[in-house]
This record gives sequence, structure tokens and C-alpha cells, in this order.
Amino acid sequence: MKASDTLMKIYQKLFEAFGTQDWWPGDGPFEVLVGAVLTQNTNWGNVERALQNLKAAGKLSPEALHKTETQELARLIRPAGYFNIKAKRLKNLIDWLFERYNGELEKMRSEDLQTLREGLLSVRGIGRETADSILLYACNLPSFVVDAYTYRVLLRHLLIPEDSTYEEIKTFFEDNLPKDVQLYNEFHALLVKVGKEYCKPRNPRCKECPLGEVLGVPSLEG
DNA sequence: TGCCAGGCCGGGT
DNA sequence: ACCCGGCATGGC
Repeated sequence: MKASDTLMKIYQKLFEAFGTQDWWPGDGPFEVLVGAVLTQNTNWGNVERALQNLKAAGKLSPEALHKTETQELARLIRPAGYFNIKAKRLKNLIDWLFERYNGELEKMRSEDLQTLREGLLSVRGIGRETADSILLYACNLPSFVVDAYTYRVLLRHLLIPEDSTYEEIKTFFEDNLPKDVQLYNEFHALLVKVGKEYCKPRNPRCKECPLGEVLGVPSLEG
């Protein structure tokens, strides 16, 4: 089967099983951007508390964050963990937003995809996944997001070699799917969902995975 | 109770 | 070019 057909088959199976995931609904692009940093290696529930603190303090705008001391910022985002380093990373990102786009999110959102991605990656604390999350979920640009779940699901179905890099996996999706923002959005969220529920190391429910029969490679474990 | 969560950086080999 | 420790809270 062609890779493009296989990917769409996987998408259909996941969507059947879990439905729409509604990631980052209605929060507005700036909250999405902040959340993308806060959720680095961190449970989303904790991130929501931190976002709530910021919102309550009136800090959920580029101008407000720009004026906030790093230490004060760290105090507010404490529930998200790694608060000292994340406070610096957020400041780096906001500083960059002001340097390059005059602090105007709309200006950033209308930037060319590749240029914007390189710009984001030049910020200390913004790596590939965070950059791609911002591009896709905050800017509505077709940049596929890869994470540990994505890797595990593809590997378990023997779609990629074990030593694949981030960029290789990203390219695999983008070369074999229509450049559709909504599809990228939902697909990534669904991969996280199935990864959490089934496709984990030593997970006994692995055999019940809705993807089990897609490729005739059911229940690979490990 | 220990392990994990929607990563990334910096220093050492 | 890899490998690894550090960063930290809250839920199960």
C-alpha cells in the first residue's frame, strides 16, 4: 500500500475511534503560543493552571508579558513545572516577537512558513516540536507536529526506521498528506490520544489498539 | 510509592 | 555526531 493511503487509513481509524480532539479550541493565538512553551514535557492539566494564573493576573498579552519580570513570571507559571527555565524561554520568545514583529501577533501570523519556522527555532528554548505547534495551532500554517507518540505509533507499525530523525518523520507526513491545516491539526492530536491510551511501553492494552489491524501488524510491544 | 507528562539545552565524550 | 543530566509540578 502507498504511504499516503496508509496514513489516511490510520487517520480514518483514529477518527472513528476517538472523534475530533478539539485541541486548543477558541483560546486565541497568543494563549496557544504561551501554552506551547508551558507544555514542554508537561501534563496539560498543569499547564491550564499556569494559564489561569496568567489570565487572572492580566498577563495574557504580548505587552503585559513583555513588561513582566522573569521572576514574577516564574511565580505565576509555577504549576506548569520547570518554571524558572520556562519563564526565561517565554521571555526569549516575547522579546523575539517584539524585535521582529513589533510585538504584533498578526504580523507574525502572516509571515512565510519557512521563514517563521527558522525564526522560531532561533529562539533559545524553542525547539522543533514547540515551533511546529506554534506554526500549526497558533498560526494555522500547515506544519506537521511530531512528538514521542508520533514516533512510537509509526515505529510500531513499521512505517519508519528506528533511527528516524524529527525532520524525517515530519517530512514523511507532509510528503504523503494534502497540505491541510485542519487535517494536520486533528491528526497530531489523534496520535497523542492513541499514544496515551494504547501505544505506550509495556502497556497491556496495546493489543486493543484501534490501529491493530490497519497494517496487519497487530500488537507489537515495546 | 515511583513514574510519567503534548521538550530543550548545554556539557561531556 | 550522539549521550546524558538537569529542569519541577501534580496525577495516577
